Amino acid sequence: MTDKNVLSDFRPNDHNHEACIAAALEIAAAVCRERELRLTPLRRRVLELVWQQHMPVGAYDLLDALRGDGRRADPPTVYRALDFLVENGFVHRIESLNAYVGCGEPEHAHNGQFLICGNCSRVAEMEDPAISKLIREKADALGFRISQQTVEVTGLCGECRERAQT
Amino acid sequence: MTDKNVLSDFRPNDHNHEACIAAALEIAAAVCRERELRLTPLRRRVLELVWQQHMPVGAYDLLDALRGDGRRADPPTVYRALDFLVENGFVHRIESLNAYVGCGEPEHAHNGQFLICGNCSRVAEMEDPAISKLIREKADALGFRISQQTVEVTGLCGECRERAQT
DNA sequence: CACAGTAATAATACGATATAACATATATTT
DNA sequence: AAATATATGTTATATCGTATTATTACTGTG
Repeated sequence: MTDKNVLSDFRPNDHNHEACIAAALEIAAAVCRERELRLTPLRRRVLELVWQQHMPVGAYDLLDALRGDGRRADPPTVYRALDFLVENGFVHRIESLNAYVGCGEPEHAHNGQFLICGNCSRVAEMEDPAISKLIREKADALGFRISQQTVEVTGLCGECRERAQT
Repeated sequence: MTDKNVLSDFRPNDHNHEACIAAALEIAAAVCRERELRLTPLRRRVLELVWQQHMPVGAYDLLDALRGDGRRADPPTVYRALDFLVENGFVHRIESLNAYVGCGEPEHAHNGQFLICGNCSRVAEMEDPAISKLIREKADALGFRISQQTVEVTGLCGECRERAQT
C-alpha cells in the first residue's frame, strides 16, 4: 500500500487470489457472528462470487453464476442477497456501473471512494477522510444534511496508462 | 448564492421558472453558435424538457414528453439527444439516479458535484475546486489518470430538513 | 410437541433503463 | 447537383431492477 487511506489498491494479476477470497469470506463470517447477522449459504455464495473478480460484477452475471451452480435463481434472489451485503458493508455498489465490488474492510462502516480503470475495469478503493470531510463541510454550508457520499472516479490505472504510452 | 462554488442552489419554488428555462436555452444557443455545434430542434426541445424540472429527469419521462408533443419517439432518439447534451456540458447525468439535470454554466467544461435531496428530489450543483483537486491528488499518488470525477451526495436539503424537525 | 412469529428464500410477472443495427433524411461542402 | 457528413427514424433486444405473493426454515413459547 502506497498510502494508508487506500483500502484496496489495483490488484496485481499475480496475487494469491484463492487466499484473498478466503480471507474476505472469513472476515465476513466473523463480522456476522459478532453482529448477529445471518450469513446464509446463499449470501455467502454471492459474496464469494463477487470476490472472484477484483472488478465490479453485475447482478445478472451473479445470477448466471448461481444458475451455473445448478440451483434455480431469479433476479430477486440475487438482489436480496446483494442488498444484505451492501447494507452491511461487505460489498459496495458502483453507481456509475450498476455493479458491485467486494469490500476488504467491512468491520467499520464507510462510503468508499473508488477509482475505476476504464481499460482493465479493475477498481481501487480509497477512504480518505480529507475528501469526505471537505464534502461534508461544503454540504453543511448549504444547510444540506448528508446521508451518503458517492465518489467514483474513472480513468486509467497506472499499469494501463504505462501500457498505453507506446 | 451563499457560496461562489455553488453553480446552482436548490431552487425556491417561487422563482421565475419561464425566465430560467429561457435563459438556459439562450446560453446553449450561444455556446453552440460559438463552437459550431448543432442545436437541432430535437436537441433543443430535449434540453428545454430537462430544464422544465429543477430535478433529475429520466430518459423515459423525456420520451413521454416528446410523444406528448405529437411526434413519434423511441429510446434512441432521446438517448442520442442526451448524449449530445451531456457531452457538450448542457446537462449532467446523475449516475446514482440514472437521470439528467440541466447545467446552468455550460460555457466552461466541468464535472459538477451534486447534492441530491432524498425528500424533494431537488438538486444543487457545486463546483468546488478544492474537492476536485484533493481527489486528483489522491488519484495521482496511486498513478491513476483521471478522466472523470463523479461526486454525488444524497441527504436532505435545508428546507426539507427543517420541515422534518417537527 | 404444536403453535405463532420472524427471517429468508422461491417464483411469477413486470417495469425501467439502455444499446445494437440498419434505414432514411437532412445539412454542409464541393 | 453530387458527394459527404451528420442527424434522426425504426425495429428489436439487452440489461438492470422491483412489486407481489407464496413458501420454507428457523426461532422461541405454552
